[in-house]
Amino acid sequence: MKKIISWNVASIRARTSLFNTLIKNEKPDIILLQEVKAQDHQFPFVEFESMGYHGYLSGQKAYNGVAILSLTRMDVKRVALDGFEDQARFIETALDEKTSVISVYAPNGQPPMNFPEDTSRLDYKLRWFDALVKYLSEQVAKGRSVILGGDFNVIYQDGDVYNAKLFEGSALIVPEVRQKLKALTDIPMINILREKTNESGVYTFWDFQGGAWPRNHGILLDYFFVSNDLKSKVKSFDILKDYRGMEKTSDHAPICCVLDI
DNA sequence: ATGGCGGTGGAGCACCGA
Repeated sequence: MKKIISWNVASIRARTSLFNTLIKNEKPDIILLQEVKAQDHQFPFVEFESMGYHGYLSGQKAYNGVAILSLTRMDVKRVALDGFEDQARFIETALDEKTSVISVYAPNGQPPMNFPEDTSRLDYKLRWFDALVKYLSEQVAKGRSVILGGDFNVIYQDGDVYNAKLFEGSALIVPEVRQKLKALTDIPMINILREKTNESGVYTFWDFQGGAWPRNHGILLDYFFVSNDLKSKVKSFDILKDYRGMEKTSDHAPICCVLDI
């Protein structure tokens, strides 16, 4: 049995205290991190080791950065999708000879505020997703088991955001982006949350601004997917909302699943 | 949905996030 947590921490260095609380309370076997915003020398490998975790990082200065922590030693298989080495948004480790664990931080894709007609970031996002879907398809076709978690930066249905009208035309919600998330399920990869429920108003992100948390102005952005062979192994899924309400928190809540593997 | 938050970098304020 493996308990796996995925969390967009919005800087690992700023989250030290709350992250220790999470580990102490939840005792996960594996942790997928996104937006760690750290390079190798800034990442707290030593602290994680003292808590019993091996750490694997695809790091970068100031932005992005994904990591995997594990109680058991793993081998790093891949630290970027081919052609997307410039932004640290993908890391894959091997749990055993057949099973991959992958942490992803999808590009946001919104244009810069001072250049709203610029589509280069959205283009990058769409191409990054194409590379992700292609890579996962190849791995599944080879018979690998895949456990994928992270921040996908897609509002898949109108009910996945507190007010879809406000996001019309944004890079989180446009049809081309929604189609990329659907392409993942077409591989097929199993969306663990949506196996459990199809209800609206389920969120994993609440903006720091505008009182989004107390008003429950949330967005569903974080997911776990597993390859079809692991579908029957899924025992539970939860959004650990409490952590969004704690001191010095991230704007994302951790998500948690238990797999009978 | 941005002035209003929170983080990084590098020492001011620009840039990024969603």
